[in-house]
Amino acid sequence: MQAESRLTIGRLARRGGVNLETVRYYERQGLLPKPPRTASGYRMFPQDAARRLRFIKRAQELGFSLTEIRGLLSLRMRPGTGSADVRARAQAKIVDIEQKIQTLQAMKKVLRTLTDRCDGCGPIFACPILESLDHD
Amino acid sequence: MQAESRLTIGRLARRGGVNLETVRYYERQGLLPKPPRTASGYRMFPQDAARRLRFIKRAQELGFSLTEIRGLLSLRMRPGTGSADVRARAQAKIVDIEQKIQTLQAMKKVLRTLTDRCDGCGPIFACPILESLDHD
DNA sequence: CTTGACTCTGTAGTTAGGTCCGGGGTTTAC
DNA sequence: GTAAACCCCGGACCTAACTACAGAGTCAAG
Repeated sequence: MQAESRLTIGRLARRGGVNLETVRYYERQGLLPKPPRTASGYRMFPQDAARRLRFIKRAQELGFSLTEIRGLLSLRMRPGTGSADVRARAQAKIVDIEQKIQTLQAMKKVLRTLTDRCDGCGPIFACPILESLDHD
Repeated sequence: MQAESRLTIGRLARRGGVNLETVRYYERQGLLPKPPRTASGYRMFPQDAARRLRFIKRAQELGFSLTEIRGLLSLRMRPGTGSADVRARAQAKIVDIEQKIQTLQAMKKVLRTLTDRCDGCGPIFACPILESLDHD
C-alpha cells in the first residue's frame, strides 16, 4: 500500500534485529519517536528507525541503560537554544566512554599475557589474572 | 576475634562497594568461591575477595552478564590440564573486547565532533549524530 | 471475497540481578 | 553483662527490560 520508503512495525523489527514487541516498548519509553500512522492506525516508521534500533542495541551491549541511551540520543544540536548544555552533556559522556575504553584495554592486556605467555604453558601456576585490573 | 587478614561479609561488602546481600547472591551464583566459616558459621573471606567484587562490578558496567563474568573469572591457568581450552576462550574474549572498544571509539568520535564543531554553533542543524555509528 | 499474515490496544508474565525481611544466634564495646 | 552491631538462613519482594497473549481490526494474494 505505502511505498517502500516507510516500514511497518514488523519489517522494522526484523531489520533492527529485535522483537516486534520491543519496538513498541521502545516507543513507549521514548527511545523511538512516535511514528505517523496510516488511516487504519498502523505505524509507519521512517527508514532510519532501523539504524536507531541497532544503535540502541549496541549501546546496551556496552553497558548503557535505556535511560542513558535516551540521554545519548537526545544529544543532537538544535542551533541556538541549549547548545551549551548539550555540549556539556556530550563532554560528560566522552569522559564516561573513555573510562570504559581504558578498563577494556586493561582487560585485554591481561588476557593477552595469558594467551601469549601460557602458550607453551611455562612455570605459571594459578596466576592472579583478572584480579590485576584493580588499582583504584 | 579473627585477625584483620580475613573479612566478614559486612566488611567485604563495604570494601567492594556492594550491598551485603549481593555478596551472598554472588556466592550462590558461583562468582565468589565459598568462603571458610568460623565455628559459629560466619563467613570469613580472604582479602582479595574485595578485588574480585570490584572486578565484577566493572565488568558489568561494560555490558558483561554475570554468566560471562563467571567465564572470565574462570580463565586462570592451571598448568597442564585444559590450557589449550583456556587459551581459546581467552582469545575469544579478546575479540569480543576489541569490538566493544571499537564501538566505543566510534561513539566517542561522534560526540567529539559534536562538542568541537558546534562550539560556536555554526550552520549545523539537527545533525544525525549518533545514528552515524552504524555501518554493519 | 475469503484466508492467512499482519497490525492494533491493553494487560499479564518472564528473566536477570539484585534487595529486603523476620526470627534467631553471636560479637564487641561500654 | 548487656545493648548495639553484626551474622545466619529462607523466602518474599523489587526494578529494568523485555515478551507473550487475547481479542479485534486490516491488508494482500489467489
